[in-house]
Amino acid sequence: MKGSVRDQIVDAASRLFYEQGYNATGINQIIAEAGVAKASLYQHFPSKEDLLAEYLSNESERAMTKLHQEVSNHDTVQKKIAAVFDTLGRSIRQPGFRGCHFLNIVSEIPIDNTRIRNIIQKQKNEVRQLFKTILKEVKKTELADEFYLLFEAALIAAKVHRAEWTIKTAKSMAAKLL
Amino acid sequence: MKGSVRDQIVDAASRLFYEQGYNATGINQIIAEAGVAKASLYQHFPSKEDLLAEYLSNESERAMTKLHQEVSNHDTVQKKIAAVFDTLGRSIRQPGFRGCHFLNIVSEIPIDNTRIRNIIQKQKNEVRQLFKTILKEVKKTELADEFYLLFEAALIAAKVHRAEWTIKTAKSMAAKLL
Amino acid sequence: MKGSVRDQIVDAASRLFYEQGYNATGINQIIAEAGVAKASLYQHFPSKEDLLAEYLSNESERAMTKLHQEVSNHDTVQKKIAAVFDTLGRSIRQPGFRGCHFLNIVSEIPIDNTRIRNIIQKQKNEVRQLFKTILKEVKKTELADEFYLLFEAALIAAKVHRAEWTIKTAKSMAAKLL
Amino acid sequence: MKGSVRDQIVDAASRLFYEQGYNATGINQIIAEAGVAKASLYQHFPSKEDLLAEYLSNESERAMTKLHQEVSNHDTVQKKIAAVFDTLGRSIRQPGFRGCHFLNIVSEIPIDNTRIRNIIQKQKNEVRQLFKTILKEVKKTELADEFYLLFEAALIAAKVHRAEWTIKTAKSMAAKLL
DNA sequence: AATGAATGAGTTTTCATTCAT
DNA sequence: TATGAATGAAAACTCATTCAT
Repeated sequence: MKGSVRDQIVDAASRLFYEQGYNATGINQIIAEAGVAKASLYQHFPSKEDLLAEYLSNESERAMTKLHQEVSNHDTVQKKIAAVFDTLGRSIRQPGFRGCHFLNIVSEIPIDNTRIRNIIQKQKNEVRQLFKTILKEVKKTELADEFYLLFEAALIAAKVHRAEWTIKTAKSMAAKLL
Repeated sequence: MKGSVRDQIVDAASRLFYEQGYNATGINQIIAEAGVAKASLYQHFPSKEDLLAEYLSNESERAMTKLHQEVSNHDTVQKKIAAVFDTLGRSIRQPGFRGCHFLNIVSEIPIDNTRIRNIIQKQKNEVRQLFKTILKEVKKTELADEFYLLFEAALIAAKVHRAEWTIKTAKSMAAKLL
Repeated sequence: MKGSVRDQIVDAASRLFYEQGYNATGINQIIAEAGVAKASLYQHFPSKEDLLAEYLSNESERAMTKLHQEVSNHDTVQKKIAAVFDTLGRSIRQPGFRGCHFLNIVSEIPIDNTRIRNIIQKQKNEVRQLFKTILKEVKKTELADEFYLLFEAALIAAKVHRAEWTIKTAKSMAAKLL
Repeated sequence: MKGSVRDQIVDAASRLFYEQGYNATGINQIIAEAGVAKASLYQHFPSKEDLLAEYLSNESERAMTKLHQEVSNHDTVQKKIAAVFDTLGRSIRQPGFRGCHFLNIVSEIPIDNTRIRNIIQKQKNEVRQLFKTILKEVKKTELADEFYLLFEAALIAAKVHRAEWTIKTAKSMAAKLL
């Protein structure tokens, strides 16, 4: 029923990193919830940071897959853009919402941690690219970064205020600008 | 020359909380850099969190004072709005820029820490109110939250990408929407 | 009855370092036998190595005091030299003898640990100096390093063979050479 | 080109034990440098201590072979004795010199580890025997242990002081005593 | 003969906080 | 008001060894 030891570790760590934050989550808690030995964790991940990198990479892929999928369900640019913000809205409404996986971490790592920052930037750039791809159809790729900023704004403000209006406002701004 | 013990503590803690993050900054480092005894810190601040609250409150007042001041230097709504983003731009260009003091902390505290979250929300609501006040002149207060979102977007994206274009884009979006 | 916390720590650590070796002695064992909290140890000694340095310095002073004292009990050079080796002999006969405090450690530290090596070399140079001082009376200071070598030989060989003949032989060699 | 798995393990372990010490060398480092799997190591050596025993035995044979060879190159007792110390001198001058393989280990093992201590004592007794054999020619076997002590002294003092004078002094003492 | 995965017990060090003076 | 000393709990990580394949 349970996955491999490695999967157990990644699952527990990912859940805890998101729920409690990276620094607030100790190795002991991860192995306790994963039900594995401490040395087993270190067999698979040389350091806690490697586990963080794995979590972020997985989450990034999951998020982009979801976004591309949702976008592909629509045929007009307007609807595609709306779909992005609607996806955000659904995330936020989930009971366990704790903000953006990536923005959360960015404030927990030291400035000079380029390894983790690179993973986060890569993810964010993929979102920018998604908007660019959508907007190419109507030759408005110059709006991509504007929409990307609305995307970030909606996410971070939703976290700060624990409120949903941020998504709605960002979505309507995007519609206006298009 | 040096301020009171309390001031020394607040100064050291504030600097370190911003430079390294809240969790990454230990009590020992604070008292070492402040040059005071450990028990002296606890005399003034019952817990590390109280020190955090003090830091955030101070920073909030400082930031709002600055913003109001910059805004008051201009006479048209367009210029006032632009002044807000220009202030942001100057902050970001400073060598020690590490992102928004408040957004940084929001990802470091547990979700149920309402005390700290309240301070942060209060600060952010004051920014929303500032935009509302500015926009009242031209009877467009409904744009306040839109501009506030651009404000947040510019800040968080500047941190993520360590780039300045985020401010410029947000500023031009605000101009468009006005 | 018991000394201060610091003394308890130093006493326990010194005993264990000598009985079991430095690497084989864990912080946990030290605090358990000292009956203090772990953080109390680190209050007084920033690292395990600092505790080692303290142990070696104390032991060095103790050893040199003892040697000077024993030597001063005699009036001829022959008797003074003999007294050095007799002191060694008494040490070796003690039930808890585990070899020379300093030679034991020299094989446990990495080559590039100059801090600890310096303490050890200083101690050994004081022994060389002691012989030189004794020999000055009879204008044979050139024998100092020869006697020092016999001193080391007696100590290390006593450890290797768990035998006392090494002292007797070294002592008689010194007598011959004088 | 590379030897058998067993040889790879012994080579890596021997090098690391000498360079870093026994306790400071972990199983993981050994298998990493040997390029073998962990279980392969335990296939050949039931425990880390068995690997240590192998290392010491090999080293002992190598050392005695070398000494006998060097001694046999000379025809007088004086020259044979000198050859022993000259061999020592050449060892010490080698860039990777870290002291005597056997004296290094003797301070790293617990007192009650008779197995390892026996290997070391056996090696040292062979040196004593070598001196005895050399001295038999001139019927001065009673000097064997004296020369052996000089041998040990030269080695341990060379390690402590990272200096060569110890060998020269020991050699000249031997000459005097002969 | 060889291996990658798994482990329990251990390592040194740091945390925020309290207490006696 | 100010402090140095003391602490329990937790941090990240490593140890030598074993097991299933």
